[in-house]
Amino acid sequence: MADAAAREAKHDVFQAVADPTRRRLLRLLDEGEKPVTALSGHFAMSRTAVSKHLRILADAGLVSERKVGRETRYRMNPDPLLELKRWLSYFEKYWENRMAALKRYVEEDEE
Amino acid sequence: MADAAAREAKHDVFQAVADPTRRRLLRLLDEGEKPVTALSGHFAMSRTAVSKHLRILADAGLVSERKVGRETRYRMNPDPLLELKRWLSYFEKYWENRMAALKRYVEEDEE
DNA sequence: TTGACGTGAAACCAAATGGTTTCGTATAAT
DNA sequence: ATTATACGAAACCATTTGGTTTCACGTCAA
Repeated sequence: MADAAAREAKHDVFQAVADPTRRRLLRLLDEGEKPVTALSGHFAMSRTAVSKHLRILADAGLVSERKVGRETRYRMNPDPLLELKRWLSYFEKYWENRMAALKRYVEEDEE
Repeated sequence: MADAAAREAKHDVFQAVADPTRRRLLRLLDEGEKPVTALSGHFAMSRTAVSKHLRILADAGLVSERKVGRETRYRMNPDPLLELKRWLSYFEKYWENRMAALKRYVEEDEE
């Protein structure tokens, strides 16, 4: 709890996820734990740059690090995305209405 | 279609929504169409600053403007949030699994 | 033990971001 | 006709961001 707050202190999820590189990183890590080099291979930028993106993701609590020998393995943690999900849910009604409208339209059409 | 692409050309939704001021603006506009001054009253910053945030939201397609007399009324458009929603849905499985796990736990408990 | 590998920290840089103040202009009110 | 209101554009500024290169350090391999 206080832990989660501490983890997310520096960067918030919205900002972390705003960058396309970081979104791709999350996708890659979704496949499983990976060391930095394995990740940076997918990008045009330097390994160091990727490393910095990973730090931002870590600050937002979206990834965790684990040292294994000389490599640092990064693992995804989806939890903070729930905040985003919750924020989005506020606007859910719009699509519900649209769905309802669409449904009505289809049903009228069936007559 | 080409319209939507043009609207969203300058700023993407992820970036637009990354700023807390802009998120609050969307909430306020969710209540209904509002002119700039009515909006900027809720913030510590200048009207001009709010105006610039509104432009960014407009560039992302999240708000539209309508001139009425000497005022410009802004209206929210939730459509681009669907992109965010879609991106998030990719990670839905994590929570589904969690829900499933919770469900199993509760069911076991019922025995 | 001597290298090669995997990495983060540091110093640096250009561009973007989020804010300000000042100004011009169109509309509304007196 | 004059004044007040609502606003965007422009110029400006400090800070943040996203990237680079260089360096030092621990770990694995020969």
